[in-house]
Amino acid sequence: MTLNWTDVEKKWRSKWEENKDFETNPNDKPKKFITVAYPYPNSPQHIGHGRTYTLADVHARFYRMKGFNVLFPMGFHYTGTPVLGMAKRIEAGEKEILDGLRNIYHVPEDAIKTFVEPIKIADYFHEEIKSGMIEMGYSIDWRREFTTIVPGYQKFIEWQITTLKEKGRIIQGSHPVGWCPVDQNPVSQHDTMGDVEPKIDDKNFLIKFKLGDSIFPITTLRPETIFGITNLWVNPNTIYKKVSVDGEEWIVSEECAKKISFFEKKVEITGEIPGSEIIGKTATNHDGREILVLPAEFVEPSMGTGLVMSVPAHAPKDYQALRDLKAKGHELASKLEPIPIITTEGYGSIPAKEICEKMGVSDQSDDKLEEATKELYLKEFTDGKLNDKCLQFDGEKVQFGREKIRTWLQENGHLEKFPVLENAPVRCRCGAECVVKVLNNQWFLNYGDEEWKGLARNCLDEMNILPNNIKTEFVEVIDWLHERACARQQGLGTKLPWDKDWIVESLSDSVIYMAYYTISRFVNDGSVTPENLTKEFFDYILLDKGDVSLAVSTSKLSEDVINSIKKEFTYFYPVDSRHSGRDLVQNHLSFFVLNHVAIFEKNLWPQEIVVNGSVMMDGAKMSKSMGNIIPLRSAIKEHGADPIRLAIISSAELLQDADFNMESVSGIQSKLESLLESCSSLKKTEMSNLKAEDTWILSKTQSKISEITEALEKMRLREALHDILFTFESDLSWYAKRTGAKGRHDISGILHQINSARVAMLSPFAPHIAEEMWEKLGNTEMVSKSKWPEYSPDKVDAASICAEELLKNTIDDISNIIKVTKITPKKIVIYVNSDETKSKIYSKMLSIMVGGQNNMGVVMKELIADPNTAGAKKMPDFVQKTIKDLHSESEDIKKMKLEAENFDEKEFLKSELSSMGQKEFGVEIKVYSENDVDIYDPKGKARHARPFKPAILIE
RNA sequence: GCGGGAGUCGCCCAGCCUGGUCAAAGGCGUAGGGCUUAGGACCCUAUCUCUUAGGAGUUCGUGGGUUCAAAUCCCACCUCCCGCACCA
Repeated sequence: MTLNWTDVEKKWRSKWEENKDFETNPNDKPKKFITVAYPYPNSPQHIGHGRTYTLADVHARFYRMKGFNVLFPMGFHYTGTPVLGMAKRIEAGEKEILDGLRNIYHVPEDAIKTFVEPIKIADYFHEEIKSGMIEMGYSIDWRREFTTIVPGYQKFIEWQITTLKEKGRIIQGSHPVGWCPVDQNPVSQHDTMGDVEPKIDDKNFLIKFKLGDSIFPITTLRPETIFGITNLWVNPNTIYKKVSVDGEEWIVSEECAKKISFFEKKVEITGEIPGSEIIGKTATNHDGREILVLPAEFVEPSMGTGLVMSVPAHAPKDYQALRDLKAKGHELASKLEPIPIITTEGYGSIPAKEICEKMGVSDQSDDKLEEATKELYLKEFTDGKLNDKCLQFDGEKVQFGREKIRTWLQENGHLEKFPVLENAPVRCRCGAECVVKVLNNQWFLNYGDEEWKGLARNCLDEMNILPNNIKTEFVEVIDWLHERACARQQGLGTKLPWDKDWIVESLSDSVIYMAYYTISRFVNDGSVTPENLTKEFFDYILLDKGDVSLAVSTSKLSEDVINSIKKEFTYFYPVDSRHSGRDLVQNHLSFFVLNHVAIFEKNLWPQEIVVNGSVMMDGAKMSKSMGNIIPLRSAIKEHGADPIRLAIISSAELLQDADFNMESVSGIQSKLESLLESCSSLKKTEMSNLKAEDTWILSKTQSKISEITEALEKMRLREALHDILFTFESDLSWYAKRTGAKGRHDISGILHQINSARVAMLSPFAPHIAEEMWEKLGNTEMVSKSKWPEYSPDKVDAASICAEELLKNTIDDISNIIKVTKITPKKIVIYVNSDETKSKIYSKMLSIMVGGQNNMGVVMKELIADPNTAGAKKMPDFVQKTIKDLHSESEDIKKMKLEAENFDEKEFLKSELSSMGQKEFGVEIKVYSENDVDIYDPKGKARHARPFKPAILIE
């Protein structure tokens, strides 16, 4: 059968739409509010994006069938800078990006033409992504859709950020950013050539020495080494500048002067001085010590200030440079000796000397010095301890002492921050080389605040995090989170209400917006305009602050409207489940928690977070450059939405990276098609006169329902889907074997019943094809509106499960014997236990062992203690073997056996084994009881029979 | 460095949370058989070692420990992967 997936999917999508099935308003039913992080529309969505949304949609559809009033909304995140960069590149006619748009994303030419305007890019991909979501069959309430730059949303964000500020969560301070001196703008990854993220090293500092009346600053990553300083280095070939910095006179390289000018300082070059002139002078240390300035050619004017301090005991370069001078007979240098300040296991008193000698460094231009420096730096950082030269820091480990010395120097005015670009040179798209700029008026969310963190931890403790093992990661993130810039100077978004130069940063305007879904419906249908959305309005609706009359008077809305919005919010909030990719744990998801606890009362804090891994394509990471991105919509066109949904879900458990490949899609496709075919042939019929295998398969169906439901509740979708699609199959094939052996033709009704449950459970995963199957099964209502199959324990027939188990095991045993003995059976005889004592002991043992007890001694003791089973004493061999039998059986089966006490092995095997035996082994199978009078037992096997373990004779 | 995750029978991968159902699911590969003129697709069977009666032995990165019982819990070690920010 070849199925036209597109047609089937269209058919059912339009029915859902007609019936407004996914438009959710408050009602009397319990609710679930399920949300996913909205997309940033700068490209079409691919399979990878599809994963999070599909998981959430399955979740939503599942709860809908479970009887909840489920709200699943969607918005679009326009906030941010990427489309700005794209527009620039498109305007500049960059081939790379245009090729990508044309060949990978297949954007029509006339659309590309409009892309010089950033919003047009977002608009285009917004529609593209939305169409994809609809085609995937996501059960979204589109009436609530918005973008983050519409006026209503902006009102909401203004309220949010104002509320945070009022609550003291926002502070101002200085912050270094990557900066383009030509564009006068901060640069991010999207603004640079080669898409490199400018990395800023904020742990770099300069230490101020005095040289006469001037400040003589040197930069270092190792402030603790000031105690081991012997001299300073300047490059004799460099002309240094005299610079006035905030009124102080500094001597630095020209390159350094330029850098400092971006640090929000007043910088003016007042003169110059050749390096050679400084050599031989002395500068004063933080403690007033006189330090000699010496020449060294390794000093690069472009690094730091162009001046270097010398710590020959611990810095290989310094050691070597000093040695070189001494070798040349430099008079002043010859008096200097290294001052060790760190002791490190494995090294003697002057580690730099040791490592230079060990590596055979020839002079200060030797390349080996880099390696030596690296090795020693790391070793001293991790293992080193400061010694008594370091005053009050004596005995500190380097990694902790360094921090303390840094603060100490800073407090005494000897130290200033000197952030540098770690991965320099970084070039802006305009061609200019980027610098570090310190912004003094940056706004921060003070995530470092302990009281705030406490609230967040509180929330996490009570939240359901799926999968649970990622909870520790959240705890860690909350721990190390600190101030975070919440405003930017460029990009789309909402202006800071109190400082219009700034735009609320994109990760800060996307943290509590789920609340806005409950309002956007009213904005979208025109009953509310953005102007109505005043601070008092939001306060009343969202925080229950103030009263309705205040909200009415400022918003100019009627009390009725306000109350229905409030009812809507109160009904749907809090968020019951938030879905997102694992890459957002460190930022969005954590901020989501932090902002909720900062703004809302405890009863409105989020209930659950579901985190999923990413999607790989044929085992490789998806990337534009690899060209292995498959846009979701073209995949749907080719394979159908449902096969893709299933392929994404079935390939990995939640947190794992899912490997997507086309083979699995087509495998699933044919699986679904054959299921559809079998549904078409089944009829709903009255079932009477159930046979053993019928009660068995119906019982099995019940336990499957229970397992699948539980898996879904814990979002173990892969497992659930696997059970629906495949595990069912193995039971069904046993059933087919059994009915086939009997030549039965009356099983359509039973299969109809089983497949109805299966299709219903499949429907959240593969909604379109499940509707089709449901229809073929003869239903007139839609499956998406049907009730989730309910597990009814009373429909589980323990005896039939034990019976089939016995049958399977017996057949297995027979095959096993045949295999080992290699005999061709002419006659097979089965002897069933009929000894009352053995049966009694067996059931007693079951009750003992059901809790997990399987110690021979304990079991025996209990058996003997009971007069009914005291006979066990005389048959330790039987007890031993039975323990083994039961030991290898599942807890479930043991319980079932206990329940099915009156099960008659002989009668069952007699009636069921013959058909199966004929089919499997081609011979007749005779069944006797151990104590039958007419027994045929030439080899005396019968006495070995145990309950549920008949003895076997093969001739 | 800080943090997170992983190491399973030729390969991929499930099981580990909640110890006993585990010689360990499933898929691929390989071997044999069926179907076919043949091949492909498909179906069946086998696939740690030994075993002429349903059995036994040795396995889940390495080494210890807890337990009547460990792939599963605890400790140490080795190896590999990912994130470290103002970017959506």
